[in-house]
Amino acid sequence: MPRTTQTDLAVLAALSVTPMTGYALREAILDHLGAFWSESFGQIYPALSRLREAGYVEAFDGERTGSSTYRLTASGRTQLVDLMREAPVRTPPRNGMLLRLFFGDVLGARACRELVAEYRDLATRQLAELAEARRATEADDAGTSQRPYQLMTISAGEHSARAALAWADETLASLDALVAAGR
Amino acid sequence: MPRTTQTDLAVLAALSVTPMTGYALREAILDHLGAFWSESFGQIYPALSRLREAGYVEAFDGERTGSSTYRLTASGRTQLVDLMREAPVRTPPRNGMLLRLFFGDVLGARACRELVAEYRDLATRQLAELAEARRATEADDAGTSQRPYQLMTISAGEHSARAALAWADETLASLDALVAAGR
DNA sequence: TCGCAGTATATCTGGTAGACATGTATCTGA
DNA sequence: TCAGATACATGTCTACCAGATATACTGCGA
Repeated sequence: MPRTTQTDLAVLAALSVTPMTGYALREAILDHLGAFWSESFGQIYPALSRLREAGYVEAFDGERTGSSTYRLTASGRTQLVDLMREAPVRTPPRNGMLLRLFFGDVLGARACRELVAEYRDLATRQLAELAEARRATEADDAGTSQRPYQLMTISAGEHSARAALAWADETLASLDALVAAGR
Repeated sequence: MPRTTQTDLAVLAALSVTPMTGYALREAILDHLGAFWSESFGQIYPALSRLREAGYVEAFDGERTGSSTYRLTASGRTQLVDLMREAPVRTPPRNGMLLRLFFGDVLGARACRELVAEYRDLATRQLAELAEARRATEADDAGTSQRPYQLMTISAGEHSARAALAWADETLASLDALVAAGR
């Protein structure tokens, strides 16, 4: 699918903020980009080796035995900009909840209700996490040039989660009506 | 990631509506589930073979030479219900546009503006497609037991696309302000 | 000091997308 | 009528990627 691996872009971008170990990289991506991006160890470590061979990052010994910290090189920064300029790869949609709901008469209205209720809970949790992220970002004094962009991505999550919530409420009402009408 | 392949579920569900060839299956998934699901030929054909060996579908000669039409069996319908009852697999998020926007100061406000503008266009197109799908579904006389569920999934797409649109407009304004402020 | 939680690295399996290769049937316009 | 375009149809191959699993070290509290 991708012309070039998306993992490389995410890894280089994260390392452009500060040098990190592979483990810390994954934590950072989960914490800061978790709402719209994810990376697994199975991708991160091979990517780091690849990027090191290409000269885009360099490794130096970490604080613990057997741990290396990776730092972006000058050519790595150039490569990062190049990758950023490429058109974003659109990952095909796969929403298991909507797939099941579409064939809802196979499952029954009651089970569908449960599915949508879980989806609603998820949106609520996301909204809480985003509120926390917004607070943290607005309180942070450092990195003022990055802040406006980070707030835009947080806002994207908020719009999306609020839409999910509104849809779930509307849909739960419809499903209740279906259940009341004897399924 | 998945306990059991998601493709099997989608294929069985689609065949529960009407028998189809692999090619038609892909068309149907694209047309009716395209807003929240996708399948490639590379998944569909192996899945059909697998499901046939397991006795969940049966093949009979299609209208053209070398084409087979697949039909759900009784045990296939049981398996479909079982798969439907499993908890939906949550695919990890990967939004390349937001990844780039988060590191927007690497790319510059102008390039970010373009990225968001494209995203806005996409949402507009989706909204138009969903309006068409809603019209078609509401006009269709057949399948009254499926219709309410189908309308719920269409509504999910509409909520999501409208949220994307609102966010894009808000964000384009912010980016314009950044550009005006000398990036 | 024992065990547990957290840090850290690495590999393996299998699901999946998309490109590609191949061929057939049907339609359209010259 | 026939050539080429278009739609139908099947299948394979490569590479991306997630998640599970294995391994080991470290620091802390009981």
